[in-house]
Amino acid sequence: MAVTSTQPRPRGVTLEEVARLAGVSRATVSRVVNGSPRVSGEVRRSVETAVEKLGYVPNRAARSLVTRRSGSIAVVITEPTGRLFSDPFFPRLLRGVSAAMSARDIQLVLLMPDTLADSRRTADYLVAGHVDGAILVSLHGDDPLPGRIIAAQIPTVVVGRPLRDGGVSYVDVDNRGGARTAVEHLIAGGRRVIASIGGPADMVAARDRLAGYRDAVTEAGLAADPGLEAVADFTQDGGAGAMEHLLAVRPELDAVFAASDLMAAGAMAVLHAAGRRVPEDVAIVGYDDSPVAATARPPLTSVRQPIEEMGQEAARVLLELVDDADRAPRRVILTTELIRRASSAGRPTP
Amino acid sequence: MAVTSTQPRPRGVTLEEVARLAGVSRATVSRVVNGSPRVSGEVRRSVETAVEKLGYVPNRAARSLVTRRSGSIAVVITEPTGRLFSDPFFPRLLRGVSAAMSARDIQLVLLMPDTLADSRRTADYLVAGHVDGAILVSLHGDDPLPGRIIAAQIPTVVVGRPLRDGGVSYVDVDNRGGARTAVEHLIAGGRRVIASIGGPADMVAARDRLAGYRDAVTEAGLAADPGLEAVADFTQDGGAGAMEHLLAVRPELDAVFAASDLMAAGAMAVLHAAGRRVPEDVAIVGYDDSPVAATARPPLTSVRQPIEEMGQEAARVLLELVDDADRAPRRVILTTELIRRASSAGRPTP
DNA sequence: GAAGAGCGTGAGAGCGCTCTCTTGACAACT
DNA sequence: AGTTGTCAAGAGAGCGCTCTCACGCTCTTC
Repeated sequence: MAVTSTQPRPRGVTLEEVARLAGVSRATVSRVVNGSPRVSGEVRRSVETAVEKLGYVPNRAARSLVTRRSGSIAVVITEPTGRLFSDPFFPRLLRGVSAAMSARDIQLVLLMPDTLADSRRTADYLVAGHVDGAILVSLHGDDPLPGRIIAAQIPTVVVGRPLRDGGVSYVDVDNRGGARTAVEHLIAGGRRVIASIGGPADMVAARDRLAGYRDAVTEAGLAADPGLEAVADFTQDGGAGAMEHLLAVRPELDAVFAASDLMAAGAMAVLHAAGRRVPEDVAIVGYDDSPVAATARPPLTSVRQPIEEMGQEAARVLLELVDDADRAPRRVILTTELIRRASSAGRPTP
Repeated sequence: MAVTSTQPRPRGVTLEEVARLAGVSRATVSRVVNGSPRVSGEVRRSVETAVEKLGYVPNRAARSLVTRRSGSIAVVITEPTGRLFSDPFFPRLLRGVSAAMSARDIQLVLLMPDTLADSRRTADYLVAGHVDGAILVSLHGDDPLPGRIIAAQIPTVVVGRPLRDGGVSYVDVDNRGGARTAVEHLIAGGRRVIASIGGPADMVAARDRLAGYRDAVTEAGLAADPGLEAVADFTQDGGAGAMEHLLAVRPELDAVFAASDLMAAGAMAVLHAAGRRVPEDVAIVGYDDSPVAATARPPLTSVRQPIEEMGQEAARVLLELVDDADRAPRRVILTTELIRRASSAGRPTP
């Protein structure tokens, strides 16, 4: 809480000094700096010259104090471990957010609550209004944070569809459609017994991907079979375990749709060990198009998500909300792309 | 530049109100909030009660205005693309930084300059003193940013050893030692013709790893051979190209030290295509211990870096600098760990 | 017992900015 | 000529906080 202050800080150039040099009042300099139209061209130029000459930069704290705006938004990443360290989702997302905000000269405050105490602090920080808005990256559906922040009237955008749509704006990718396309691709390749390795049921993305899998299976007139639906935790080991289980209960399977590349990689290792060839005997498709997909042997067909775009879109929507708090919640769904590689090559029809 | 303000912002509880409720002056409340020892126990308690009751949270802008401290530090990531998206380096690093700072209630402002204009803006932002300090993640040695910021007296810590040690504090991993250990491990496994696939020469980490490779080779009394030293760009394709080249010029090689896992993966694919078995014919070691290493077939021996720790250390050093600007630059080198997997299994001595 | 030291508390200035209100100049009406 | 409107520019208050200084009290010390 305490801000330890020991060293004196250099003081910058103030409006006052610029005003003196330009021979105008503080208010006029402020108008010029903030782009008000109510300044004559002549005065504007002389102020601009003075600003340039003195290297004036507005003091954000002073400005914030009166405008009640911080000029910053928070990105809150509440991922215990998992995906945070497995694929470059977060850097890409942050890059997207950053790109969308730099044009508006708004800063990105990154919050990565780790412990429970952190989590409380994060919520307090946001609710205290230290930022103008927040982007919550909430991959688990049951996150209580959004509720608290929305209740505190802080403009908020969630990345990833929330479990319950509590009137909050969100940006998500079309997980269901992406999964469906992937499975349709397997079907088009002549596969008929297609298993799914899904993610944890508390994650909305996992549910949506499973739903997409079912869509495609049902629509193709194949038998929906719970025995073909395994669940794991998005990790490689989890994928391997799920694959072993699937081979035991449905040895006749000829394709696997895995809801993450890592799980696909684990599954491929098990298939390999079991003497099943990929893609000849079993085709496989992953999800995320992470570096692992390109590196795998054979290279893994995977569903690519427009991650940077998601970040940009989230930032855009948030800035709209910040500018106009009464705006209705927005829902943005971005489409995915299937990246075809060798792991899902179709087999010659027998 | 302009901060568009349209909506009125809610105003929070102020010191004044707390003071009134507690029956003391503003100054006393300030002292309590900031943990000054010069307050009697009785008054302190009554102020704390009032703070609690009103849910008072200090206004950071007002505080900053007078203390000339922002209560935030910047993390600047200037990576055009490459590593940003290939392994989870940045999320881990950020997590480390975040963990070290949350205890001090200091915010992390993330800057990811993309375009050249961004880059200028970033420098301006830092130089303007909007943050109390900066952590620069500078993987390329020739980054001009540190110089400008140091010159502006902004406390700075660089992650990754800078090309020229201009008296700046930095935190790095022992790349040279890590590489050396990896190559020693290959030698201990009976390998005698060991190639290196290095990274771009403008990256200090790449140079250091190459130096470590040479250390081990020389010390073992093996012939130093420039023909065994290929250079690539840390990517998979680059690694593949380098491997093809190496096989062409030194077909007798029996081991490869790659300065990244991605390059190792590319190299492994080429070895496989060329009919060389890993590890029987050619042993291989990567670097980074990224997800790709565990996923590879065979799993890749790799050098693991303490990335979170690096972030924490960088934050710690920076906070020291912020608290005491006269402190001498610090250099922190963290050690690496060799993670042994199947790709480098030793061969039975003939 | 007077002088000084020590300590808890309050008064008040002021950090740098924005923004409302006012002024004054000039043009355009009646 | 008098009124009104328009618009550039200035004056001044005040955002919420910290911090210096002054004050008054109690406790030592010779």
